[in-house]
Order: sequence, then C-alpha cells, then structure tokens
Amino acid sequence: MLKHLSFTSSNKKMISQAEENYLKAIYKINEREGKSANTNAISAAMNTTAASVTDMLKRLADKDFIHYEKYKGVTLTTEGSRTATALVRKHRIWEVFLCDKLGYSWDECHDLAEQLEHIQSPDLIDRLDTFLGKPKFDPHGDPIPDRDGNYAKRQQVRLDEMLIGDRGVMVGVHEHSSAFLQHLDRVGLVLAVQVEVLEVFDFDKSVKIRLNGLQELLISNKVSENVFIKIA
Amino acid sequence: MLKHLSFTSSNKKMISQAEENYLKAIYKINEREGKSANTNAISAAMNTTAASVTDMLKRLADKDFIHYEKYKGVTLTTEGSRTATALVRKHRIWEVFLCDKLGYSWDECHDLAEQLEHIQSPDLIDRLDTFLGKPKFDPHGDPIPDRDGNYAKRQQVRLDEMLIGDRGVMVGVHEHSSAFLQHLDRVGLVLAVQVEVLEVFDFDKSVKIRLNGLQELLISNKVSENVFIKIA
DNA sequence: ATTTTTTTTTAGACAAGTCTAAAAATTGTT
DNA sequence: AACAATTTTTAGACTTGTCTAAAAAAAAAT
Ligand SMILES: [Mn+2]
Ligand SMILES: [Mn+2]
Ligand SMILES: [Mn+2]
Ligand SMILES: [Mn+2]
Repeated sequence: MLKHLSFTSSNKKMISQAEENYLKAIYKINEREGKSANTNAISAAMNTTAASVTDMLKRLADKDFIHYEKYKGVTLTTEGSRTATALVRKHRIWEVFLCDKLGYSWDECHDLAEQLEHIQSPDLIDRLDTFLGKPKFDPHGDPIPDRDGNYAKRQQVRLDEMLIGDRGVMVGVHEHSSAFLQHLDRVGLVLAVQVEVLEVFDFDKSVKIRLNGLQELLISNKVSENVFIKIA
Repeated sequence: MLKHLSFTSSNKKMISQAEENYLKAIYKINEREGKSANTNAISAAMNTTAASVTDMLKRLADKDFIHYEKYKGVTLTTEGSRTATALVRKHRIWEVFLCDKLGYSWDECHDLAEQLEHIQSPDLIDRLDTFLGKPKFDPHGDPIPDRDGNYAKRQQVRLDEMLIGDRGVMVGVHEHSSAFLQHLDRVGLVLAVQVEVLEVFDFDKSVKIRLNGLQELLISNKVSENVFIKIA
C-alpha cells in the first residue's frame, strides 16, 4: 500500500493521511496551549499510544515537518505549519459545502470533513472556495485561512465573561462535540443570534440572557464558557 | 495505520481503498470481457505485479467479496458486485459535481473522482445526487447506477459501425484518456452533438461526418471506434 | 506426447503504522 | 539528595500492501 505516497516526478514531498492528521493535532495543541506539544497530549488527541506517537514524530522530523528533540515535545517547522494550516482550510471549506449545499447541520459536518480534508488536488479547494462565495467562517464560526494561511482573528469574549447589560452577537463555539451543538440548537443559541446578559448568578455562575430581544433563557456555566460572543 | 479499518460496533465489513480499487478493476474486467478476470489482467489494470494481485485475491476471497479458485480467475460475489457498483456510482456522481459545479472539463474530472469515490458515508452521495438533480449520466456519457445498483443500458453503436446517411447523437466514449477527450474537444465531437455520416473511406476506414447539420469533419478510425452514437 | 512459453502462485523481503511490555529519562515529593 | 511518580522512548511484534525472484501449473506449439 501507499505506493502513491512515494515521490512523484515533482520534488514535492508526499504526505500520508496519518501524517497530515498528526500535523493537525500538533498544530491545534500548539495553538491551544501556546507551547510545544508533548507526546501524551498528541496520543490523547490522536487516540493512539505514546509509543506510536514517538514513531511518528521521528518520521515527521525526518521529513522536516516538526522540530523534535527527545523528551522535549514538538513544534511545527514552517513547512509543517503551512501543511497544517492548509489542512484546516480544506476542512473548514468542506464543512461549509456540506452545510450550505447539502443540508448537513453543524453537528454532522465535522466527521465527513475529516475525510474530505485529505483529498489531494492543486486547485480543487480553491474552486470549491469560489463556488461557495469565498466564505470567511465555517459553520462553527471558525475562521477559514486563505491560500496563504492568513485569517482574520476576531475579537470575541466567552459568554461567561460578559457582564449584566452587555450585548453582542454569537460568533463561535469552543467545544465542538455533537452533543453540545445539538443542545445549542435546542435552546436557540446559534450563530448570529443576538445576546443580551440580563442576570448573572454567582451561586452556580449561570446567566440569564435574552435572545434576539425576545425570549429569555437561563444557561449553565458549562454552556456559557463554551460560547463566543462578539460584543456590540 | 488503518486502525479505522477494523470492525466498528456494527457488523458491516470494513473495506480499504486498495480493496475497493481491486473490486472496481475486477468489476470492469468482468463487464468488458464478459468472463472471469485473470491475475495478469488485474495487475495490468491496477499497475501492480501479479504477485501482489494474488495476495489481494486471497484477502478479498477471505472477506467473501470474490469467488476465487487458484489459477481459475475471479468473479465478484453478490456483495462484491454491490460494493463495486456503489463505487462506480460514487465515482460518476462526483464527476458530475466536479464538471457541473466546479467547472472541471471531462478530461480533468476523472483523477479527482478516483479519490472522492472512497469517501465513506451512509448518505453523502445520495445528498450530492439530489443536489445535482439526480443525473442519469456522467460527463463522459456513462450511466450512473441508482442506490440499488440499477442503471439504464442505452442502445448505442460505435461511430465506425454507422453507414452512409445514418444520423444520431453522440452519447458516450469508449476510450477515457485525457489526450483522447481533449482531441474530441478540439474537433468538436462532444456529447449531445448531432452526427450524420456523409462518406466512409474503405482505404483507412476514416469517415466524413457532419456535426449539428453544419461543419463537415473527417475523422480517423482510431477516433470513430471510440465514440458512441445513439441512432436517431 | 513432449517441449516450450505463458500465467500464476509461493517464498521472502520491505515500509508504514499500529500495538504491548519494558527500560530510560524527566519531574515531583519528601 | 534520594525516592517515587510520571512521561517518553525503545524493543519487539503484527497487519496491510507492496515488491523481486523462483517454483509450479496451465496453455500453446511442436
Ligand atoms: Mn470540524
Ligand atoms: Mn468547523
Ligand atoms: Mn472516471
Ligand atoms: Mn466518467
């Protein structure tokens, strides 16, 4: 297998789906933690053993995708970072396609995008991007990097950080699980909805909010700390 | 690798991309030759060695996708046939998407569809089918099987079998190479064009035809024997 | 009916990606 | 500083999918 992963006539490095997935995991850990990714964190993210991760880190270092020193954790090289960002771009554009064109909901599109992001093509994703109207954000509100890997960083706060009287618009989620997204659907806390904080209860950190100037809603801290709001 | 190919909680057999590709190759050989596919034919179609094919045939037989007896060639089981047809369905629907929605030409779409056909999803392809308006034929004129694997067999003749005065509409191609399809584009022999046979030259079996009642065109036998016409 | 040629299978090897169990290094705690 | 706990790496094994070289079987030719 993987015959197609050897070098082609061009000198562009071939990369397997497994390698791509590890790079993406490292990228996300680096972003989230703000520091180098250690072996256990990667194995947790990839659902593999630490031993498997060590094997893979050697391969990725050989191919110059990561900076790796034994026992020191890893960061991405420029090339590794470029590859990971391209993967995130593909993932999010496919998610837009699935939701906008095929009617999938925001809690369904992720798993399919995990497969589609590995399609190799010099320009498929750019054509798809054009077809979709060059969206800037995916169905979860996450920004879509452009071809150069740049994306707008939105200024946003977590709903649990808002004070009484604050107003804003929901622009994203931290947690991405199906269960959480379905719950948000059920209570009406979806992207682009207007949010105004009416009360904050110190006891359990729950908050009473008003949606679109209409219905009032009490939400738990577990929800509010996973919802991003752009303050008006 | 291939951790995701082990059994999931359901009892549905997991199948790798390599296995799918072999099944498709066997299916096409069975169809084209009208008999069991032998090892060399499969290795030629798959660009692998005969030894690799033998290895794979054992695996596919173990999984009950093919009927295999040493030295006797192989045919698909009901399950193998169902899988191969589903793959062809996915391939052709993706080709329609690439050409109709993303602007790829009929000589570009095949390679990308070779990747996209392996996306695993219970209903993605049906949603895509609906999104595209449930097309009956792909960009090469090949019929698209429905979910049950059935497709309309069109009654058609090769252009080189037509007689002087015969008229019809171009509905397909036998050869699918990029070079051939690009040539057809250049001379104007594309799907749905009207064709009338004006002269047949015995010497080299070339034919003079009229396209859409307008321009006349002389085409070689190498072209005419690869073009399918539905007689008016 | 032999002999020759072609096809197919076997034998043995390899890379990718995974695992478990054990060893080594690092970090935390008394 | 020494001991204990945690993290990471190594060692060895397994599966999938591929290869080359050699053996075996089938088909074709004499
Ligand atoms: Mn996602
Ligand atoms: Mn997303
Ligand atoms: Mn095709
Ligand atoms: Mn086609």
